[in-house]
Amino acid sequence: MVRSEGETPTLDQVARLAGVSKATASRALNGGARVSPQAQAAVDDAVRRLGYTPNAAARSLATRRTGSVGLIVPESDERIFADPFFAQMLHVVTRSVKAHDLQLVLLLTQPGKEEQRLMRYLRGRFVDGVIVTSHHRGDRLAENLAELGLPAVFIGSPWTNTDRVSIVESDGIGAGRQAARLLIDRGCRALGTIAGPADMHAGHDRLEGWRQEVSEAGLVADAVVHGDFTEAGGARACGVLLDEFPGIDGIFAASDLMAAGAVRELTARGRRVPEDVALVGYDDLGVAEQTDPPLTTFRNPIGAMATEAIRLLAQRIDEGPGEPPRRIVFAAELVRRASA
Amino acid sequence: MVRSEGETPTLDQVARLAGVSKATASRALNGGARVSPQAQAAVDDAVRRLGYTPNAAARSLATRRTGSVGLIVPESDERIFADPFFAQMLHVVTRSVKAHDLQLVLLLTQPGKEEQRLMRYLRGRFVDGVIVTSHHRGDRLAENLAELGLPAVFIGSPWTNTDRVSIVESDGIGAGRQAARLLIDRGCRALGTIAGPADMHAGHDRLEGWRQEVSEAGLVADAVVHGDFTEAGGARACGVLLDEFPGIDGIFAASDLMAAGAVRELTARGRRVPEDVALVGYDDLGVAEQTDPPLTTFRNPIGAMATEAIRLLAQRIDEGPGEPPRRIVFAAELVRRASA
DNA sequence: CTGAAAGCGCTTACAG
DNA sequence: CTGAAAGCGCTTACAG
Repeated sequence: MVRSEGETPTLDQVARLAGVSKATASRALNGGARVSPQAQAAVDDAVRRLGYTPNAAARSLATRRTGSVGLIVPESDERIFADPFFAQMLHVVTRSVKAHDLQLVLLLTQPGKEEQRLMRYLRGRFVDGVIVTSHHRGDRLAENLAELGLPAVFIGSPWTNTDRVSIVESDGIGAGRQAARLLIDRGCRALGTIAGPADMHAGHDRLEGWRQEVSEAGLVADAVVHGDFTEAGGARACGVLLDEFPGIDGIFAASDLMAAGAVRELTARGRRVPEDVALVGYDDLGVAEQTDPPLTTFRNPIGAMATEAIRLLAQRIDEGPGEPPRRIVFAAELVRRASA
Repeated sequence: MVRSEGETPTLDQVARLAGVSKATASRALNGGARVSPQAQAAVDDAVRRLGYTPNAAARSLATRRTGSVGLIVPESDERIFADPFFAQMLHVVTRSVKAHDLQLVLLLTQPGKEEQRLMRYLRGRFVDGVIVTSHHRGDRLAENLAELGLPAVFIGSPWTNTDRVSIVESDGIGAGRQAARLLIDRGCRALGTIAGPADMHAGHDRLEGWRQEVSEAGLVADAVVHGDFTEAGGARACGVLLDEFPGIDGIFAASDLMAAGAVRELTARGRRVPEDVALVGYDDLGVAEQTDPPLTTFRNPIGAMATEAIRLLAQRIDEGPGEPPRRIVFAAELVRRASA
């Protein structure tokens, strides 16, 4: 490399070294439409010799694009690191984003708090668009993002403004129904559920589906305890369920982590799974195979949702505003193991 | 707000609405040095009414500052999410960064791979500086960052170019020595260690300190097995240790996660901790209290390291190049529990 | 304290 | 295919 340490080369220097104008150098840099082979080669060579990389701020200012997208996760650190859902989500989002040649900026914010700070950041156009996941009832993200006019796609439906942002989600109602159906079909008659946090839509839908199916079967759908998507919370909720409904013989837990807690609690109390109490989980991200017995559960279509979310986002960024928001629903797939 | 949805207000509009020049508006926006109270009030008001936030790219281009710093973690997703070290690190770094009013961009990269892509990103000046942690022997980060001239501070020493970047670390040698000393003092005579990955400096230092102390005590320091900082790896390493050195009576594990694995393996083989084999861990990030027995370990000074690292980084960003890199070493503090 | 002007480093019609 | 020029939206000496 020609340049000395520290100073950053500019397009101007590249153009000069290549013996072309800045305009031509810029075109050669960006795909090379209408650039002669000689000019292209000269620019390529100059870039290599100078170790040139375009300045992000200058390029952004001119193109009104940053090439970055944000992943907003309004969740506490503890949950993020304790729940494999996030690891998997981050993993697949990272992969999808790379395929579109975008850079991912992770925007962790405490739920509820700091929304002002976040919106300021977004208004500054540090990113071209955002994916938001694991949002809660109280936040005003959907509304704020819609007003900002920033391309946004939600993984999991927000509670309000659902017609103003794009949404990719899994069919929680369907999963809840299927779970109840499965338990009923295997002979359970006293059903209960460990639902997700009441302020998260995914949990809400799974509960709703479960309720519908149980009611339609002519059974009572009263045995509902909300957990917090953690294992400890699942164990606790299961304990409450057993205390209040001792005759319970079938449980649907809205996440495998909570189901794992339930297995622990059930075992501790001498109830066999599935003989005494059948158990269905949700997520299938690893822990379902590690419990004893392994969990019958639903495969959370995280990979498909992330891929689709990024595709939608990239599309919205490209086409600009005007296009109506879209909503895509993936079915959750039943995975049968030993717990039910 | 006056503006309609979608269009983003500019400084020009703010200035016009406030009845001042762009220069004055800009000054009012940035701390208000040499701005009359009236002008300041007018600008504040205009900002509020327009819902104005400065465009990040334009500001960056003018100031040569982005207000963002990157956290580089060249580690696989699995480890990042399995080891509480990262959760804690992310937590404290996030906190420190906020105190300096910086935005954190998380740069996860597979170890070894993608270094080109990362360097391109950094050369584009998307961030003003970086913190790097959990780096490995093979990578050329220290060298590349030094050549880039980008402010960088390493949490944990790199293997090479240690005089060209700033470093904040914990005293691994000291910890290794203390661990060995403690085991020797309690009467252990057949010592072993479950070391960290051979390509990570932190593990290397802890091993080195342990070796020194054991040798100086006139004992043999041969019982060394490398683990991978995971619980499963710790259990495996412990098994190897027991197979090759059946008489072993004291073990230092370079991380609590590995120590937890060791406890499991020891218990499975009928060895009591600490009666048959005493065990010292490292990290004290929660798991040390959850094992049975709870672990005697060292408090990894992550909070102090992160705070200091960000302070150093912010300082380097402010003062520009020229200042020599700095190196700060924190002592690890022994926490006595029941395992040794 | 204030404003006109230059400049940060790019891209992109436009004319040739 | 190429280049001169304008423009993206800010900040900051400079002169007043």
